[in-house]
Amino acid sequence: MRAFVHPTVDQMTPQAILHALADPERAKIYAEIAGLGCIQGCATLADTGERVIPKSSLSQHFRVLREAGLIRSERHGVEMRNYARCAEIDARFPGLLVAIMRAYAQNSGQEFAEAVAAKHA
Amino acid sequence: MRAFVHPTVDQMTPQAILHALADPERAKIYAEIAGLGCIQGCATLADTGERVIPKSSLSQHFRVLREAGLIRSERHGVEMRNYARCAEIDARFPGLLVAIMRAYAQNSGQEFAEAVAAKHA
DNA sequence: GCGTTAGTTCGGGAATATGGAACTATTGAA
DNA sequence: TTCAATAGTTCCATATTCCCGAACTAACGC
Repeated sequence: MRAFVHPTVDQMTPQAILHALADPERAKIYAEIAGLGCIQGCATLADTGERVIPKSSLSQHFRVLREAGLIRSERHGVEMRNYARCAEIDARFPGLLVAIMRAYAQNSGQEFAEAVAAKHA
Repeated sequence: MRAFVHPTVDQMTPQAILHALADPERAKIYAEIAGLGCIQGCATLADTGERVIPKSSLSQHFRVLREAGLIRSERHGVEMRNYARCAEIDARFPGLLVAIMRAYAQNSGQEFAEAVAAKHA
């Protein structure tokens, strides 16, 4: 278990941020963290949804978010605390996070993604 | 060669848009299209950069952008015209594209998107 | 028809993502 | 201090996606 990697503000790239948030699962996780300011643990999230996300996948999702600079993870005893780095990101890329979160909030049904998927099948 | 798939405005998803623009190559292509309003052909782009992107890859990039709703492709005779659907996307997800393009512009001296960001402002 | 131009699709290897099983780190209790 | 429980990480095999050369297709002009 090596130490966590947290990029500095100027190491953040739009590329990594977009990639991290392009996954709705991760966007959801990030939204929850950003909403709460701090969220504890993977297991907490794992069972809140309808689908149970395996904890290894959760761990990966957290890593991607972390390495994109979206969250900061701290180990407190046996558990984990994740904080959204909104302010830092907003300082670097003003308006980006708000716009993305707004977009997700606005989007409800993803019928088209399914249609395309079916077409390519 | 089946007909192109173009999502309607309400079929667009943040997910697809973010995924499409998470690739800097595609972001660059989109920026150029958005900047010019219309760009002709894949080959045009292929040799403008330092690295020559193979046309099959270009074709895929265009498809991803198209199916995310970012561009509209029309075949005019033997060649192709691609238009940015900025207005439509901005109507659906206000501020999203500007924020993303700004972020890319801000990042590591990538001047390319600056003009575009300015244009959308 | 034939050749040329512009782009798409096919196919297979590379890269990335998913998730179960095993492992690690920390705490609390016996 | 040893053991069990909890919380996450890492390993690894499978699955999916991406990349790009080669083959194919569509639209011209001759």
